[in-house]
Amino acid sequence: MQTKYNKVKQEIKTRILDGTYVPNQKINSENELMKEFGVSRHTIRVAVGELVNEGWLYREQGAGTFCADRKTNEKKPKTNKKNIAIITTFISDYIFPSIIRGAESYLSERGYNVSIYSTNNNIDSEKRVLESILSQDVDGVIVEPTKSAFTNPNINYYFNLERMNIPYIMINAFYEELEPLCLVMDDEKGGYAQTEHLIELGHKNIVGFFQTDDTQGVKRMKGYIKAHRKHQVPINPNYIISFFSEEKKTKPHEELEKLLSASADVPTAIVCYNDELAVSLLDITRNRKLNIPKDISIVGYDDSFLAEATEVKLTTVKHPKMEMGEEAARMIVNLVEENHSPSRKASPKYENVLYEPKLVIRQSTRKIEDK
Amino acid sequence: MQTKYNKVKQEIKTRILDGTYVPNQKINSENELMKEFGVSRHTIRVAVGELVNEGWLYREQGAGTFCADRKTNEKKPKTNKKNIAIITTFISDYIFPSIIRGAESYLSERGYNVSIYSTNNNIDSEKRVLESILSQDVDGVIVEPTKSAFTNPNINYYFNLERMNIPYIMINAFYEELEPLCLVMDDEKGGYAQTEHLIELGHKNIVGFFQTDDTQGVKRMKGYIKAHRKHQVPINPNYIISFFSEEKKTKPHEELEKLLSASADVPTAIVCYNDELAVSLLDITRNRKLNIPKDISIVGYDDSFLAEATEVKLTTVKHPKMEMGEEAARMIVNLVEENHSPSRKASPKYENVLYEPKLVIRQSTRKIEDK
DNA sequence: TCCGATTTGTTCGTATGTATG
DNA sequence: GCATACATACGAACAAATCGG
Repeated sequence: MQTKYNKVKQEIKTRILDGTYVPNQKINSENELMKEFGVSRHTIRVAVGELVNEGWLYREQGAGTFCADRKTNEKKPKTNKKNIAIITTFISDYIFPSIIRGAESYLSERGYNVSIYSTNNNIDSEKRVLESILSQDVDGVIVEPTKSAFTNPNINYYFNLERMNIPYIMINAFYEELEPLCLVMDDEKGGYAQTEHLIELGHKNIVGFFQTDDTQGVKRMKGYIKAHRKHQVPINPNYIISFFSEEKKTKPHEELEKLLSASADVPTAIVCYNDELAVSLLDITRNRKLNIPKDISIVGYDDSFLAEATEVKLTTVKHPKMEMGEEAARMIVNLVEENHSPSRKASPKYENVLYEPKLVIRQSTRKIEDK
Repeated sequence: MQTKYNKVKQEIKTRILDGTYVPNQKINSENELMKEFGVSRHTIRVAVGELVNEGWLYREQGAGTFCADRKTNEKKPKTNKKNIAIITTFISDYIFPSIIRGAESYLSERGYNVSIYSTNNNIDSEKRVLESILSQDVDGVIVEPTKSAFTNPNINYYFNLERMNIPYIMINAFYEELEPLCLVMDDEKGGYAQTEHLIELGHKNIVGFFQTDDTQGVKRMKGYIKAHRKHQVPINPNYIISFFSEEKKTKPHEELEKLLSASADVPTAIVCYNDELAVSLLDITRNRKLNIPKDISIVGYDDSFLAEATEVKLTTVKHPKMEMGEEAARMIVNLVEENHSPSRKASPKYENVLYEPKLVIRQSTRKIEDK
């Protein structure tokens, strides 16, 4: 206890304990302490450094050294390793792995830990996942909302995240009620682009298949309708097929079969909710010996590797999978770090990111044959 | 991470984690480290100081600095939540998401936390990931080995896992040197099945494409050769094409183009390392107006959704993706819980799981046409 | 038991970089 | 743009503890 730095340390600690320095108050600068104790700056730094390590103080470059608030610090975990949770709907979907990949590479490079949870687009699972996250020490959450088109009964869990000061951002879709920070595509414009492309190629009988338990599908459908209105193409109500994720392997196929068997008004083009659906509908057209794009044009969505896997390279809408994952990671890291620096300055407003859909034209669409 | 002291710190930490410094061993003196890193003593002291603070090292004046023994230090019954880390090669591959999904659903139901890491089949990334895992409190690890066909320079990290009593199991492949618990397919038998099927259909000129930086590929190639021997079909050495993961998008395609352009001995069948490759090679046969399976038969591996995405439904080998993930999860949970229960009964020997490959015959293979 | 070499601990001085207000 | 405050880095000196001979 005879060393100079130890004396300085003791004195500063005393000031914290006797209330001279109250929580979050700026203490004397290193320069002032130097003069006050008549020691070198290095000595001050050693003393302050130990106090910082022990959790009594915190430093901010350019601003000063501050007295820590030890009350809230009580549950302090030992490692400073941060955890980010990613909540997905389907891990094995083709677009989510890419999103995760983008996020994981950014996060792990910065020493973050990535935990994943999947809800299977099921509300109960989402609840379980959110409870689990709330009871651990997660520092930030990236979430793709489950059944985003519906009112979410788990909304309180998200409010709880806010109350616990855990930042979260939503990707692909978001719950309207929450108005959260989010990164989404302009799905309406995407659906519009899909449809307009077909209309411009002369198609008038365009079936649209949309998964409407997620907002993505609802918005794409809106875009589909809008494109028809804009170009004054009448919409046949039978041509709008909506389905839920549970039905995605059956309903669209049955409906398409029906439409293709119809005696009149047979569709000449198909707008699909995504590439996965487009590719699986191709089986039906193949069975019927229909040539794509000669007999029927088809447009996918997401520009996944499925779009190029088949003999018919799909015209589709580009989804910024990896970029979205990385951008989400970047954003959550900023939020977490700003959150962790105890200076509560006016937080810079982060902005939602809206990705512009871009139509990728390949060989699955073509000008309609004149009769 | 750009600062000098941080580099020094990182390097020292690496030496602790990779076993260069074992617990209680004296590490290099400050003087030696100065020379070694070409930095001042101050810098060394800052780096070592932080590691001491984090519990990796301890110093003794006059004696030296020593590697701390962390496993005895493991007296933290803080959270009852357990963490499982899954290390993958490529998150966005088509089989890994399914494996993760299987594991995630089992683990999260049992209150486990799932963290994922991806190495991109790159040794340096694997090292980074393992260091990160060793620095946290992970309770169990499921790992798909990186570059499993080669001697792994990160092997010491796995020994360190053992020393720290963290169970790990390997899936899809394993490092021979470690003899770990593992869940793998019988890839040799799989390659054998692919090839034998073609031979039985009368094919004699069978090209094989194998990714040989992972054991899976090496073993499948073995099976390919074995099938030829068994049926006394001579092997044309030019017909065995091996490639590394970095080349997977180019080399096989170039080689196939060459073979198909040859004047004589044109192959009549193709054995592929996996469905992804098979599907992408289909582009080449399509461009050459070759009919599958009339002109060429092709066999994939994994029975992924790609196998059914194209116009040619692939004959392929079934990979128990989800089951493997779930089984791995079940196994690691057992190991972790047995580990944590204080009763140290003779641990029941867990057994490796060897999945039998099953050929799924679809439309991409057919009996060779007689001339 | 003491010595001297080694190793960590403390302290000072100085310089430059970078973030903040 | 500028002053202030902390961050990183180099060099030097002496103190205190350890250890082998």
